[in-house]
Amino acid sequence: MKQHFELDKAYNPARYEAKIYQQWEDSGAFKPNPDAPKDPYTIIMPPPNANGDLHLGHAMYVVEDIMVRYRRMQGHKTLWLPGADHAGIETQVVYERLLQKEGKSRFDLGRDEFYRQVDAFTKKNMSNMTDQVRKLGFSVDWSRLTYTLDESVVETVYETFQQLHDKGYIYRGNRIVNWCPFCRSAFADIEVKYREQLDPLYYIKYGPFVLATVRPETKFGDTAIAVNPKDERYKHYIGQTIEAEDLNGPVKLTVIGDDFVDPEFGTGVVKVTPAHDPNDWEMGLRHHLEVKQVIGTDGRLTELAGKYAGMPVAEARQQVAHDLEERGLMDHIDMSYSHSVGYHDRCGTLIEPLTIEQWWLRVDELKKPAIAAIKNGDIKFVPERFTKVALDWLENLHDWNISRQNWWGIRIPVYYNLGSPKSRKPYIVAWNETDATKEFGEGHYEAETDNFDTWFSSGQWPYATLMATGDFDKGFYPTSVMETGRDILFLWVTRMMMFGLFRTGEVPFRTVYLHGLVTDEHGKKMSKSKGNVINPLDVTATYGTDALRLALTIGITPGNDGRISERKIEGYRNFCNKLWNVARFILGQLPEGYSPAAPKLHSPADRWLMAKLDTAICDITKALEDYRFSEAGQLLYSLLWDDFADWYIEASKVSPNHDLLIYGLETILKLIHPIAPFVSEAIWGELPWQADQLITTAWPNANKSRTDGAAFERIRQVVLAARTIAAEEQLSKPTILTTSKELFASAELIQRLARAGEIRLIEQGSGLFLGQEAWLEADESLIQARKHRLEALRAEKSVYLKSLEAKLANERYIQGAPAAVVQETRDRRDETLMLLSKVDEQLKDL
RNA sequence: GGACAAUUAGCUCAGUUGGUUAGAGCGCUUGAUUCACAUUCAAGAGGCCACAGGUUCGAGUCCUGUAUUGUCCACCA
Repeated sequence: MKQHFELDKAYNPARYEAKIYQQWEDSGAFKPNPDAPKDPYTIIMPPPNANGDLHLGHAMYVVEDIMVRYRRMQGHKTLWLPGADHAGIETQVVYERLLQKEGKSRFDLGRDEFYRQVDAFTKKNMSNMTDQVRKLGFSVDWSRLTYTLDESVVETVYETFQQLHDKGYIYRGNRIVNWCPFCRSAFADIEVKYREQLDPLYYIKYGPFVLATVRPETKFGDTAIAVNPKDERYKHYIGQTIEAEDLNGPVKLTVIGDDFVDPEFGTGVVKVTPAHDPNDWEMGLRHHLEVKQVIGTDGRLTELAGKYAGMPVAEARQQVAHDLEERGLMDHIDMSYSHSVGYHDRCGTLIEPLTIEQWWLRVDELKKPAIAAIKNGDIKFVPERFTKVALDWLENLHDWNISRQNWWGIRIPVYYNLGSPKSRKPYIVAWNETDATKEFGEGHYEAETDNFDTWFSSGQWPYATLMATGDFDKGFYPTSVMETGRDILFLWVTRMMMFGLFRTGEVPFRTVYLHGLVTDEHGKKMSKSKGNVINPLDVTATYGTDALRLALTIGITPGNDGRISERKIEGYRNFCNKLWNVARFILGQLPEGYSPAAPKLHSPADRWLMAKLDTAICDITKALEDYRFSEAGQLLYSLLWDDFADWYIEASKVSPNHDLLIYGLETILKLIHPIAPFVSEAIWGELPWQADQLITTAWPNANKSRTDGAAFERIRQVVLAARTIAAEEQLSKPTILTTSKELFASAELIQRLARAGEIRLIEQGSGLFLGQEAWLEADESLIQARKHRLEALRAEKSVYLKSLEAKLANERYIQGAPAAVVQETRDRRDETLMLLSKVDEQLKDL
């Protein structure tokens, strides 16, 4: 009597996923197990922004889940810590877009109300986000969920700022910065994205000169004219003050000589506007030029622009150009000038360079330990090539503007002196008003309104989180791996290195694994406007989470963009279903009350399977250790589908070995669990003798292959050859002949696998040769029909034989190549010779 | 301007330190099928591994150069 199992005909992810996730979470499996025998293993999940839905970029964190689940099964004290990011400017922009739809802006709400609303918005989104992370099956420890605005995190960030300030790494500076008129905030260079575009290049008359500019509207901020000191045409002007007619009346400008000026560009003369051009700013510093700000923080011209005051930049440019033309001050306009222009990467607004007082972080000392850690291998990159990229970036890093004028963020903990009777300090770093009052006295201070750059706080994430959860001192820091998108290597990863080393004296993580962009199947970036977006939550609902996870693992390599399509996901849905049905079949074979024992190996197929499993355990373990997740997935795919399902299970129908079937199934479930946790746990849950969850089951031991699968390999070759001929010649149940007692001993097996009619033991081979010592019984006409195949085979093998013989005749090959390789070549030559003789024998009779 | 990738079957991609006659999935062609699975099974076709040199007994793999595509950095008054 067979045991009765009730498994659906097809795997139904929706029926299991939520239930299983809940079961994992409730059981405490996600928490680091204090009794686990091996070292702590930590990954801090890059905190998703709490301002919208997860996308496929987040789903790529499946790589982290694979590492974490694998280490957990291996017996490490494993912690994967989840977080949520308030994502300063990005969230602010997202929320402003929502306001825009109601025809409002943040200025309508005011700073406090805006902050309150965005705070509520992120809190709401946070639960949305955490639900979605659960749907992806990520085994994070929710009890340690940390938000970037949690009090303890903010305190850590303040403490860091204080320490940096004490070290003299923090300073105020009035410099040219990248200003976004929409966000009304300054940004770091790295937050500016350049786009190539066509703009009119105006050749304007300036006293005795004609000079080229794309920005005539900034001319009211000009404080010099520059030429190249080697330029014969103009060098005699250097040092002179020229007078020029201009739109707001005559102006006087000094001519300076500076190597920056390219004599080949335009006319070789440049107007210098230190307030609104980074290069002009530098020239201004070199020549001590006056800085005249003619564009305000609202993106409109200031009073210094005279009658153009109040005009938005774009409008002013047209008006000025028009007026110059009218006044005869325009020489000509080049309409074919192409140059790159900076836009704010979050909101897409054109960046206006302007000067404004900001908080700066001195990086020359800060970056040194990070550079050293990369160079001496304390931090490794996967893929390796990013080592140099990160190093180059750090080595060329300039001081970092860490203040933002946005409304949503962590306020910089500074209070300014407003005429304090008791303190002469211009400002102090203090965490609250109490301290400010103590220093300056009641009412004599003012709080800084600038916020930190989001990356200043998130750059402290590894230790800020672990300090918040109390794990910092318990061996979970330094963390093991930082896995994140390649696109935030500079924004985030390098900053974490600098801060981590500064605050803790240790690297924040030992390995950086970077994934690329997930694109559509044609390599195009997914975007709503293109309509090619794959929403991870939609596809997990349709095909199951495991299918998506497999699709994001297999065929995607670290650091490179990965393409994904519904078709690909569908393929892995089929794979999950295959696994399901394998289990369904095996369980259906088991007798009532079955409980597994250590498998004994009876048949050639048994030994073959055991060898395959042993090899697979070794290879998959090695692949996971080496971060080759795609390869691990592929190995599993073919282990399950090709080896286990198509060969072993089919073979087992002739001589079932329940213990080995179960051993094989359980081994595969364990191996695949990190990548496809749901279906594997669902099946595991159907095994009545398994009381514990798969998620916390021990990883299989990797033994060197203990058995020899050669006997079954010979059977496979005969079967494959027979199938091919039968399929091509449309034979039904052909007869197979063999001179080998060993093969004949597996007659039933061969018959079944090859769909053969009869297997006969014979003295002398005849018919169509199948390899080994087997033939397919064939009459004259069948052999004749195969003649061209045989001839093609002979031709192919003859060429091959020649190449082998040439190799073996080469003295240098015999001496240079390893003995094993040479021996292999000899064996192959012998096999080929043998085969050729059989083929010749058959052809001779035709 | 600099750097880094990629270029392998119709499509999408693997290919770990150089070592079988280069693999997979999808697609295509042909056939099968009440007995776990049509989300299936079997078979087949399809590749000068971008190009040109070089190193080596041996190159998809290493080196040099070229081309194309992509990404990043710098920067263009």
